[in-house]
Amino acid sequence: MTEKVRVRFAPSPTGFLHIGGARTALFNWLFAKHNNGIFILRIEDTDRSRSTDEYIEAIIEGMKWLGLDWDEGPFRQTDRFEIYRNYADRLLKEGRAYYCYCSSEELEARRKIATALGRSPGYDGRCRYIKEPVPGITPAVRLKMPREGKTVVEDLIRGNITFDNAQLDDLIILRSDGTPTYNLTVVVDDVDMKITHIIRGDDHLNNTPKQIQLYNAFGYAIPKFAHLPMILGSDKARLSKRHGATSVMAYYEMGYLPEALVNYLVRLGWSYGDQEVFKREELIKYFSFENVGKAAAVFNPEKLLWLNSQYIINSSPEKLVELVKPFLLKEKIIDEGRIPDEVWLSKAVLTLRERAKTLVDLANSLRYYIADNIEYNEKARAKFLNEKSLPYLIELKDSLASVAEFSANEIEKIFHSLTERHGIKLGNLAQPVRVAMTGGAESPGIFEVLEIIGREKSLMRLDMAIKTIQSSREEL
RNA sequence: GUCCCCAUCGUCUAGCCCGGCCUAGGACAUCGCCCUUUCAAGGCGGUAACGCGGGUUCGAAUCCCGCUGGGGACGCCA
Repeated sequence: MTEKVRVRFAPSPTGFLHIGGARTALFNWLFAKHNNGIFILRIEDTDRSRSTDEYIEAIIEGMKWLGLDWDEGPFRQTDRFEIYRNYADRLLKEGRAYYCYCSSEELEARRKIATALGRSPGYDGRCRYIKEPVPGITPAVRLKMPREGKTVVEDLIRGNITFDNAQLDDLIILRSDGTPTYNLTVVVDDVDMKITHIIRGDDHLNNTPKQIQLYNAFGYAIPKFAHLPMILGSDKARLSKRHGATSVMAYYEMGYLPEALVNYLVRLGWSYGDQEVFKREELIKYFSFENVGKAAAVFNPEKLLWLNSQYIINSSPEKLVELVKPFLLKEKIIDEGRIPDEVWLSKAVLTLRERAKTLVDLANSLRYYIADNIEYNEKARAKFLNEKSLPYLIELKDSLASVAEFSANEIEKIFHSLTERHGIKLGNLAQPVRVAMTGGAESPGIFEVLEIIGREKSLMRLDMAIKTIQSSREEL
């Protein structure tokens, strides 16, 4: 029997959950689900000066929004300092680690000189041989790295990667203030939490041989590694703020569906034949490292937008109503106490569904259905609300006022009889009416629009359009 | 500087491991056409890629070497 798969996502709370982190979390989650394993959330907050509780909350919020639920945690490394110290002590006692009396300033200066001389900026290991304490200095603790031989990282995505031990410098595992550093905590926790597969960004590949040496120093079995390719911006540089939104929750704000983001992210570096759109169950079923690519991928917001529109089109109007509500409030299209009738809203949403790429789009398009008054787009007004259309609008208004049933079907009949009577194209009537109803020249089918707006409001808007044309005449 | 990784359309990718089925497939974007009351959606079609140079082989996008290009790491950050 193989052991149960246990993976973790281990962000440091020094910022919001960003696109790269989200994809790492997603691949961990997918791998866990695929193997019926355990997904652990661990907060790596050992750098107390940069970690905040707000960021922890933000990361959790992002994970929840994406639907990446974890089975254990969230654990915080700051709660576990005692454990790390014990492990470090053990290494010290066994002679596998030593005290380092070099100050940060000294080290910094030496690094600078080494770089300037074109030498490796790594630590030279000088304190390794000091046996007596240096008075007045509280030391840090360093791990003794092997000076010879090679370390091989067996990576599920990249295969075997060999590093020369000579280039691994003695890394600090305990700072002079006694707090543990990343390389120690990561190994201790992964051992302690029985992590079987470490799935993380490519940028950690170079840390891996050091961590393997730490596993060796402790005498623990080495887990499997899978290093994911990075996500880059359009200029092929590491994705950062200047490439636009990188925070996951910013995509919520912009009206993206979490399913769309997940779908987009998973296809960045992973593929399953020619399939582009996946249900969550399909992702779990098909996910495998065999289909994960090795090359870094450029984040392409346009494809994400397309996916989002696909997810919107395939959502039920009822679900869309729920999703769009917060945006109606945020965009000030409705007030807190005045939520429109849900059935009516669903009908309105249905007409807009294939036209909206985001929930923000949807909310804004809903505006002309919901608002009491509309504003004309100047170009559209000038083009369609004029002397030419005036008589038709007046005639239409009368017909609509008296039609028995104010339905798209009946309205269509009225339009057709009017256009036939005058020998005009449908567009000659539909476009002016569209402007009268929505303020602009684009909308869903005009008959549906009228039906949804309703008789009373439609007549009022028609009236307003007529008056607008007449008053502009008077100005001349 | 040293070390590590990577390399197919503008972008995400299939194909590469196990060479011939590849006149290199799909998707986004883009362009054109159709549908049409507008805008979308949808349908159809087009433009567009194996970084370069050497090998190996009857045959290379696929295997090997070099180069170039890109990314990453070298912290008392994670």
